[in-house]
Amino acid sequence: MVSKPDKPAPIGEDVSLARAAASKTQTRIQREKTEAILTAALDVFSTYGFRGSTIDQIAKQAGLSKPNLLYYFDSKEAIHSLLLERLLETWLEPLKKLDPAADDPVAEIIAYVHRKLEMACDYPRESRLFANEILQGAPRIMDQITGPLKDLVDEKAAVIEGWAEQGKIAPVHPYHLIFSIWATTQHYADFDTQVSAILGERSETCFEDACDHLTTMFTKLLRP
Amino acid sequence: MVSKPDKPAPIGEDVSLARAAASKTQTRIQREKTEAILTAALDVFSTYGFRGSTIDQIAKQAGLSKPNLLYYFDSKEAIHSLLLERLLETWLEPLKKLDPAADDPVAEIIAYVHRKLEMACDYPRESRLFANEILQGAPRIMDQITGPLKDLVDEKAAVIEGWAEQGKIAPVHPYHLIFSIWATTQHYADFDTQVSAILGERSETCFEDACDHLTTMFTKLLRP
DNA sequence: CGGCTTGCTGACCATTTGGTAAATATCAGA
DNA sequence: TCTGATATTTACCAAATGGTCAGCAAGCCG
Repeated sequence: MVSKPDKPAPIGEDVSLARAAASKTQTRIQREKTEAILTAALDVFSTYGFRGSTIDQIAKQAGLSKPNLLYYFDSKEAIHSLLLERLLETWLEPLKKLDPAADDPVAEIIAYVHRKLEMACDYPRESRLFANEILQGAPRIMDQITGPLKDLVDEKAAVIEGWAEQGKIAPVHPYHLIFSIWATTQHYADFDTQVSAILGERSETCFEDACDHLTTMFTKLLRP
Repeated sequence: MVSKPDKPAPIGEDVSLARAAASKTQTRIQREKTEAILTAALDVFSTYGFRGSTIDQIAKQAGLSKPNLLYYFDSKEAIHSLLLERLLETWLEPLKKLDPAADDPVAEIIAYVHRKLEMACDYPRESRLFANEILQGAPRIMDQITGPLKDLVDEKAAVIEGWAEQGKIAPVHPYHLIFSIWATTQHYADFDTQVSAILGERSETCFEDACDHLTTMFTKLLRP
């Protein structure tokens, strides 16, 4: 019943959750259910994308009825938005940790690669959710891309360029280095289906092999 | 009117096109329209994935009415299937060309990288169509993955391993090398939205820069 | 216990979606 | 120009989908 009365000034921007964050004091049930919904939604959205996913699907997976789910979130889009919002925080973290003052820049970048690969393998659904959104032209997070993400990349690219100029790492195109790191690591999450199918039994050592391979590759690329 | 009478033995496998390839002799209009539909469908499917795309959307983009579109194809799935079928042929070609008898294996692999990158940049929609399908768990092309694709990769991985053993290239994990090549090249098609947003004006030299970067990276990785 | 808030359900609704049928328009060749 | 095949449209349908609403059930707290 709070849905409509709660939006007296629908300027259009605040299309977020209903009860979930509306009140500061969440009940136990609210916490449990919203979390269950978000988990289920992550599963579904990351597989089928926004348009290909249905509320029924999410509700079913969360063990709720559709109206019950819509009691916690105002709309399908609200769930998706919250998911993306949360995602971007954790998404930027590995790159944020890249220390401009590191003693050994090569090791520092390799450490970043490892963080990224670990994230891709530990949170493949998050990676796929992001991939799906970008594939569709990033309609719902374009401002996050051109804003915080771009700023962070610009900053770190400058750091990398600085290292290259000082001769601490081999000369590289910093942006394309970052793209290569993203591409190679996220590949193991986004294209897991393909990777597993091709590796067959070799899949068991996939993570270790990938880690070795990427370490070698980027070390050779960056060593001055 | 050929839709139902044409399927007296619906064993379930031959869910393909209606008129398009039913008769060997296609009329001019059939050729034009089916092509228009496939082009439109590629646009739509590559952006929204199978489930997120609608027939109306495709029909509209192709400049046809929905029933008219369904006169040429039996179903949404038929269009998608045909697109994937066509895709896989061209998709495997660059790797097929990798010559086991090449004089300079490093140059041969770099040439493969170039072919792949060029394909990603020339046919981004095809790359995204494929990405979407894999993201969704490859429900419609799993047998193509575990069949022809895996076979080809196995074959070429053996070639690469042979080169490594002969000391013609540095020791690498052949499968992960291939994954890295796929990931880095296709990234420019699949994540174009992100790449463009981050590069900003630098996007103009993106292809050349990417080409340089990947050439350097894989050369350093592979040189014995 | 009693009452108020919170949580949940079944029935419902408008729109969209994949697909069909019959009637009509267009075309290409004799 | 006539005719049969090809092409296209209008009208339709059943199912799915996003979302609402009134009312009922639980939880909680004095």
